[in-house]
Amino acid sequence: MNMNTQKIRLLREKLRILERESMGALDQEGACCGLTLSQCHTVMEIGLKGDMSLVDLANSLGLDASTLSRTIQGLVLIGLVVRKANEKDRRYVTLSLSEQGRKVYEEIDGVYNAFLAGVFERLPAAKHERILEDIGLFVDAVRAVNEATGCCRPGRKS
Amino acid sequence: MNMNTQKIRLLREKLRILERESMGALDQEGACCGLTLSQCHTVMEIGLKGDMSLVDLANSLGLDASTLSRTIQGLVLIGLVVRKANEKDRRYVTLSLSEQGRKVYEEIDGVYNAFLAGVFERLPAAKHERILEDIGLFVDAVRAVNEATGCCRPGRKS
DNA sequence: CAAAATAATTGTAATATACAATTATTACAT
DNA sequence: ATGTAATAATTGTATATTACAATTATTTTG
Repeated sequence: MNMNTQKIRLLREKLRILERESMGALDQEGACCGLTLSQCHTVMEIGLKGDMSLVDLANSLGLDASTLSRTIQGLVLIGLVVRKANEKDRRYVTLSLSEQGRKVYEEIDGVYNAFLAGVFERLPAAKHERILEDIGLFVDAVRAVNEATGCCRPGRKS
Repeated sequence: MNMNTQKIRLLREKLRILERESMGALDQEGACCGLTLSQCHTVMEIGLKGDMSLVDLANSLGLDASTLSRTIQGLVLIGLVVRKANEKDRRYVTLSLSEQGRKVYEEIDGVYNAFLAGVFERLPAAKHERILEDIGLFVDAVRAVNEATGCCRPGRKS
């Protein structure tokens, strides 16, 4: 193990930038065409993972069910999400994107993809594969550590 | 440019995991010994960047000055931050960590470093350098794209 | 079939946030 | 030099996001 503290500190600075100054910016900004960030995350999660019950979606997003229930209420009101009772087990609701909801999902999806395509245009083509691979390795390891240490959620958010 | 949409989608999934399931977890959890996440971010930012005025810190954190003013008030109350008037220009206050604030900063700093050291223990030593380099390249490119497209902030947060 | 478990919602409270208005101070233009 | 504009900080106000607790409806289980 020769990962010294200096290198880890540099990495932390990079991750901090990624989180706060950069990817965050995309969230705040254009990507979320008229939706709040919570609504946006919710729509994207349903679009990505497919139809789900409220508890499952809440787990997937790391939110309390009550919090998500209200977010969903808003999305149903503006016509992006459809909430229908599950006939097999009437305790559950099944959440899905409306036609309009899917359009929004695809639009935001497109913005993100275009953003990342732009990022890779700034990187030498010869390194694309390697960068993708290394980010993948890193994220998998981060996740593994988190799972090993038994993290977490929920608990009040900022 | 041969970054196809499929690969970008995979990368987005990795970044999503990094943001929501993993690094976020560290924020929520142990790292922030009794502080709220806002307070924690504030302390870490002062610790990292050094003493600053309120506006500068607000910019650095991407927050409105009024929001930060209240966060600082809380941190002053619990004795982690010192707020003193700048004698050169009395409009400014100079924010710094108290002795106890610095201890908290160092403790959290240590938790983060230990976490990342743990992550790298799960990665083959031969790849450490490469992974560090590639994450650095990627983050720099993300930042460059963001700066080129004139992002952003503030605007309501989630 | 009664009791326990589970899903969803609603009641309530706390926190984080931004925008607007205000106050204090400094810089600047005439 | 003095009045006006700009800037930093704070306070007033409103909204959003969140979690926990209580409640209701439904299903599972002993």
